[in-house]
Amino acid sequence: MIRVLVADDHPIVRGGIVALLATADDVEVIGEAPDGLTAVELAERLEPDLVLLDLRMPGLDGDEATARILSARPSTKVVILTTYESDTSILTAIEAGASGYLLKAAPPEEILAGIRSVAGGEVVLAPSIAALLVGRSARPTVSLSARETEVLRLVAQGQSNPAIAATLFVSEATVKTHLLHAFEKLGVNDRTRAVTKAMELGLL
Amino acid sequence: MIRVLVADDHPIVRGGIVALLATADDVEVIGEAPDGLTAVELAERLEPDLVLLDLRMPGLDGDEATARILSARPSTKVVILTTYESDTSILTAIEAGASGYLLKAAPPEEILAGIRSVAGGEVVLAPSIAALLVGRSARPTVSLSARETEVLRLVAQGQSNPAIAATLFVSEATVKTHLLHAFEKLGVNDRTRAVTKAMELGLL
DNA sequence: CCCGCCATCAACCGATCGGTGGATGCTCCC
DNA sequence: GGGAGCATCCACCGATCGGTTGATGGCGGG
Repeated sequence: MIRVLVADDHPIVRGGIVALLATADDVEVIGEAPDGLTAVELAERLEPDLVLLDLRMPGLDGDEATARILSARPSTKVVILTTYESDTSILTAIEAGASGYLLKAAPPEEILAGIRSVAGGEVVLAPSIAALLVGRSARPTVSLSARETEVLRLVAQGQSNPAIAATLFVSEATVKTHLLHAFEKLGVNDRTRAVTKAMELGLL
Repeated sequence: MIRVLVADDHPIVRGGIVALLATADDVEVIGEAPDGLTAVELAERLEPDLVLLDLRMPGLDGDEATARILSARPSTKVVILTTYESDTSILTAIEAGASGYLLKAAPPEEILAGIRSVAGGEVVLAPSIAALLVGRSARPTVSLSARETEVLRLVAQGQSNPAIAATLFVSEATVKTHLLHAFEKLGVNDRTRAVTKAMELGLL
């Protein structure tokens, strides 16, 4: 019997998950949490075999909740159940130690199969998420310095280089240098594309 | 007895909705649709009193499905059940004639009450959506022409005015004119802010 | 100590951008 | 017919941008 804790902030979705799990003889729902904090508390108190976690919840996101649950109970498995999210969130959840990543859009049998595999010790990725990670790992990780990010944020607000220099109490040459460094890191040639690229990468 | 058709592309969410409606004595689920097209077909065939529609579905969105359902069956009520979406989508659904707008995050009793009110002839808005519409109506509506949008899209990709002119087979002066018109409509002074503002407004 | 990263700064130059003040022509609607 | 919106186009000019080629100093880690 796999003892499962379900955490999702939408009552309808929780109800749907619970109804699905109720159809499985080898799965027992031992608790429901409407947010990340409650999920962590219930995981510590009820000691589930597996926590089914939404990635985006109020107060404490799924990736942070994952880290806390695994810190408190290393033997509990965490499965992220997600609407297709950007790869930044998924990467963070991986780093936090989740063992499964399933899409809410998946057929019910696939979700149940995923839960059973994870409870049996495997790591399970929905195919589209696996593809996302494969594509992602072929790309070098991009990160901007704090100052580069700050300058780009002001660029996104429509400020000119002289205005940004005044805002940050530095010279225009400094602003330009930060921008050029950001362009290099992002592989772009102009401020506008730098902003849109940084947004795509979740850096802004 | 309120005869309801449920349309949502996520099996889990559909299951949750169906489970919730099963708890109500006066509501009967007469069908389920995984996408907008099927929802339209089933609405015509099964003749529900009320269709519960997700706003974002593959193939045919909720607003388009709403328009088609109401065109085929004007007496059927449409309730949009949505994760908090940008106001553009909600406005489109209003224009299509939906009678209710409820959030998936709402407590189950609130969703059932909303369904009963709509079935009784009322228009029902979740409070946060009502607030959104009130705030929205105080703002002038911004819209860009097709050409303005197209030019902005290319700007967002990092193209210069001369490059955009070559891409669109027009002169650079034409590109600049479109950009200046877009700046006026968006209330901005530079291309970068025009792009980020258009994205915020859901125009890009 | 050396290296890498970060923050800061300069001057010069060509390309691009934004603004200005026009213009024509087409379509749709009152 | 007239007005509004849209698409297209022009020349000129000052401001800004992006690139180049440097430079200094601080901090942390091997």
